[in-house]
Amino acid sequence: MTIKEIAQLAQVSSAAVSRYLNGGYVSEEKKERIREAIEKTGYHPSAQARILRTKKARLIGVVAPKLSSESIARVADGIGEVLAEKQFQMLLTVTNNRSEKELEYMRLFENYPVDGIILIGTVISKKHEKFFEQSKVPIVVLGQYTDKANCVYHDDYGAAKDLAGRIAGKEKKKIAYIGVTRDDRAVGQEREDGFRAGLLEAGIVLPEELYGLSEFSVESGYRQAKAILEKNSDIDIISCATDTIAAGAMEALKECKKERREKVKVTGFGDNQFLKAVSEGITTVHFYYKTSGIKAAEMLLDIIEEGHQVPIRMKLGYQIMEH
Amino acid sequence: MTIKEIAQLAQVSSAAVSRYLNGGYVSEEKKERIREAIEKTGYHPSAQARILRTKKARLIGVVAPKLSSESIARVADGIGEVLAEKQFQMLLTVTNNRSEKELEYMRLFENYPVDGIILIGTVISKKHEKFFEQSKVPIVVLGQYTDKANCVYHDDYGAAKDLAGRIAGKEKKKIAYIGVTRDDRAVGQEREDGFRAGLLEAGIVLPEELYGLSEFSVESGYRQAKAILEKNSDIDIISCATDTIAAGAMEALKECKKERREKVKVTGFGDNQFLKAVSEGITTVHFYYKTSGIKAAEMLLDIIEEGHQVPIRMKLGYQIMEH
DNA sequence: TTGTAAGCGTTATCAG
DNA sequence: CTGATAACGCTTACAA
Repeated sequence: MTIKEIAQLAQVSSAAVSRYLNGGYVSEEKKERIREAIEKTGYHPSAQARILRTKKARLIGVVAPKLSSESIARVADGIGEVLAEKQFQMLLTVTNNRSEKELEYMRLFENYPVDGIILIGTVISKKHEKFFEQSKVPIVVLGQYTDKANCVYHDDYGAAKDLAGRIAGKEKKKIAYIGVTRDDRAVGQEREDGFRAGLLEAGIVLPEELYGLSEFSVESGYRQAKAILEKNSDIDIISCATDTIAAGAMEALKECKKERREKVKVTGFGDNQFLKAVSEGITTVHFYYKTSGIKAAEMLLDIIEEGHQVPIRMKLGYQIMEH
Repeated sequence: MTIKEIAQLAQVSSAAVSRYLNGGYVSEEKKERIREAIEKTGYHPSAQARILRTKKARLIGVVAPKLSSESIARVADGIGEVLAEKQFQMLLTVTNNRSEKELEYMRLFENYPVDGIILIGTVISKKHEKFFEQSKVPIVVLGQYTDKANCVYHDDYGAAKDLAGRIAGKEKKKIAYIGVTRDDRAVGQEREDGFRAGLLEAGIVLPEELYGLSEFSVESGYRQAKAILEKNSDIDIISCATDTIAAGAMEALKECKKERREKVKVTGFGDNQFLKAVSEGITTVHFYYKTSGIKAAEMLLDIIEEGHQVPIRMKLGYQIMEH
């Protein structure tokens, strides 16, 4: 079913049908005939032909490291919400945490072409930045700061510093920290640096043997925590760069003797709903993930539709969820 | 940059370039010139024009109720994996659990058009079934059984029955069940019916006052569990239709006196990694979510690429994770 | 208001 | 093997 056939059925030109569809000049009389013809045939215009002609796809490419992470899923939910509302479609690819894939997919999107790209960022390399600068389609980076592209990110440093200050607060506790690769600037670098800075203000220097480097998984968090717990018998707090790692730490703790288990506290980042609900709950940082998805999508659509050219770097706050 | 410009640069016809791109007859000599021209210009063919011409978009539409649920995210991860491997793109829409939206989005996809649709199912209405039957593009339903479309689903009934049998086993326990709307056949109906059947075999009839109806949220699970706990002082087990609800139940339990809290066990469905990791862990059912996403995507691509016409209803097994 | 016709960037046919 | 050329279904000057 094509626009021509509708035109024939309604005894008008295809241009008239096109105008009808897109709100141009059509007389009432013809409008009615066209409406009928479309109704009868169940005609739908071909998105592809329109895109080819107009160069507007109403399509946003989203690149995510994975979906099976509560924080990322919340972000993606937020993006989807805005896109649906504005009648944009979301083209989604998942990299399984392989940062090279990000570039590959962004290039794919650029040439598809989509109207804009949202990158849920992990490791922003020089190549990424070069891409941001030369890309033909607007890009918003989510979750990482970069000065080469518009971005929406969280106050990882501030939150970590705040958190460290609070838990170190009263008496000087013995605190361990399990982080992730510093290649991930937000989660690896900012959180660790902020955390160390917060401790320092309380007069504590994080010693090497109380630092662990973990992957983004419960399993890895478990192993790191286990190693630290085995070598240090008098820890008060294990702070983790993500709630996933924190879950692993709590798993490790389960294997300790009761009195010890009850003494050691675990903290995380992300305010995972399951951690909150069960067991004792942990002190964690609430970031506005869904909001970040919403803001990023809105920002991108703004650029696309209104042609805004002002570079924006949007930092979102946090909330410490103490327990 | 278009195919014509490349043709000019390489001193060949656009047809030759097209053949080069799609593996047709081109002499070595021309191949080389074309390769150079493409290299130099960084040319990428327009996906849209090709789609318009070939009617093959290499595009799969996925309709999901939400992403911020571990099980659904795992499913989506599985789908994405297969699609990426086979060079298909995923167009994703999220309905926020509004089942009418599912139809709207599937229609949108049908007319886009995409090459196939995967519906991560919740409530399958008559309208859904009608759509399955008349759809122009192949559809695979995931997570729900239907005889009107190809589907991949989990053995919800069997798992629930098995689970109920095991926990009721030895001495007759006092067991409560918190389910969800029976409109959701898999999660609401099958799990509840299976569970009751399992209890029955152990000689237990689930009494009305030990049944709760919850939404798909921690909060709602909490409220239902709370209500049941308040009215029944001697419960041994609270079984929940999802791990999310189970998390709510555990939250409610936290507010009970210690001796009671330690007596009551909670069970769920989904094998959520956070529930597994923290606190005491709960007995739950592991479903092969990621596998189901993989199988559904493979099934769909098989239909699209090989034109398989045999209707398939694929039921995936489960594993009880006892604790 | 309306219709005609010229593209958009490909691929497929068909005659060389 | 190669190159014209005609679609694919739509939008948009432009002329009427």
